[in-house]
Amino acid sequence: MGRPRVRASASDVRSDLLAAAAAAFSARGYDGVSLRDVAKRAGTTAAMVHYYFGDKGGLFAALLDETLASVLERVRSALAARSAAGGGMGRAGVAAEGGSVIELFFDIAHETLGATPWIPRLVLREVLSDEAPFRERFIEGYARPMSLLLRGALREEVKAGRLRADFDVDLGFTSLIALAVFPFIGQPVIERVLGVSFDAAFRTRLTVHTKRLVLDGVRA
Amino acid sequence: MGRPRVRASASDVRSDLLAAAAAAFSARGYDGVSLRDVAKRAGTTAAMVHYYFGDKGGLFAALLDETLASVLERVRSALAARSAAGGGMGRAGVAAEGGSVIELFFDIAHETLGATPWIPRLVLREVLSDEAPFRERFIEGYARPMSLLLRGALREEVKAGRLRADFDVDLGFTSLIALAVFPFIGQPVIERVLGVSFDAAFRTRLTVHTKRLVLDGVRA
DNA sequence: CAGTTAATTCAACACACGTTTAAATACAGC
DNA sequence: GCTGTATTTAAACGTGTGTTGAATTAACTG
Repeated sequence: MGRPRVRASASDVRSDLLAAAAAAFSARGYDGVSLRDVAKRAGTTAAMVHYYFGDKGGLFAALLDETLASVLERVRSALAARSAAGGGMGRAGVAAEGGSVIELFFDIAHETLGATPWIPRLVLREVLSDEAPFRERFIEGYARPMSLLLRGALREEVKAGRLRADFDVDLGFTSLIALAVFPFIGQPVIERVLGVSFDAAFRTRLTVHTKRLVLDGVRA
Repeated sequence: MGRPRVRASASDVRSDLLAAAAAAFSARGYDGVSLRDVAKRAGTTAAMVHYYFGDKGGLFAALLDETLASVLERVRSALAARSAAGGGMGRAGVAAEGGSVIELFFDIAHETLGATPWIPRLVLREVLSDEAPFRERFIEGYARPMSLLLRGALREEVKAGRLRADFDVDLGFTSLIALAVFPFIGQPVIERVLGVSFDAAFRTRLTVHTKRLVLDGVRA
């Protein structure tokens, strides 16, 4: 009983709890997860959740903050780097300097989602419910900044003549998010229905298909 | 106590429970809803859920079955009607006889989703969790038949030369579902971030934008 | 080495939930 | 009008949950 000897591994309890929470929440949802369960998988007890995060909601909020902040920062810096390089695709539409904003977006999105495919599942489950206590946090801290970033970049592409002049930027932003995120949300069903598995090869195929669809459409 | 006098309205308890369950489950998720709550909104008691549906899972399964079966049937009959009419868009790509398969799909999807926007939210919450007891039912009874229907129709469009020969039908199916469904899943966030409301006018704008995006892409 | 703080354990509490049960009552058939 | 069945009520049960508190010990400070 009491405080045990220092941990053998170089992991601290707080991080272990966050990692276990990510796995549990994304798999079974906020309500479906018990703190005793999270704690057991993190090799500790439920009381430690309250010690480090105050309560169950605090644990979830901390998890949301840490993951989303890193994703946002990544998009922001990629866009800034591209803009600084004066990039954009050439007149012929061939990718240069990292490709168009749209290609860059799908590259980053699919790479991130391939590494942490539980993020959108978690968000959709817990942020889109009515009376969701995390919705405000998600919108102001993540969705709005992300939309401003991307819509701004898209508008510039239209102005520069690289996208159709009548392209609806706001709805286009929605469509891009949909195309990037939805396959990972529906992954368990898609794998079964299409008879595929979300390995690296499939994700590459998905990226290629999606870019082409958005850029050129499906017409013969 | 005991059985009360006959109901004033012409509504039966079973339907009232299903309606209340649809509202509650889509708003707060399976775990977030208590049977006492559903029952109260249906003007009855939790015990009636067990009387009519066996248990909580039975109520949810009944709800899923009734709604998804009707959606599937609708798509099936629309596709059959179009095929019987020998339809498809003309050589110039202008919609005729109800438009191309893709246009038809978005028309039906957006119309259905406009009327019952809670369906995808419910499905994504409860079918995509791990260990979800409803996943099998959803995949075999709905997702697979729907995918066979749509992928078959898309393949015919490719063969008929109305879609690009190198169009990836399987991933294209995924993309179509994503574009149709995602805006309604994300509705509460999208409304806030874009400053719009999902009224009829917006849904029309969404349909037009989405069709155009898929058919022609975004390139200038 | 003494004293203080940080970290952790275990046990318990209070509450809400799904579910069950027994009783009560309306309705249909005769 | 009596009887049997379908429907509904209220109350109770058991379980699992988030949370709290007291006790315990490791690590740090001087």
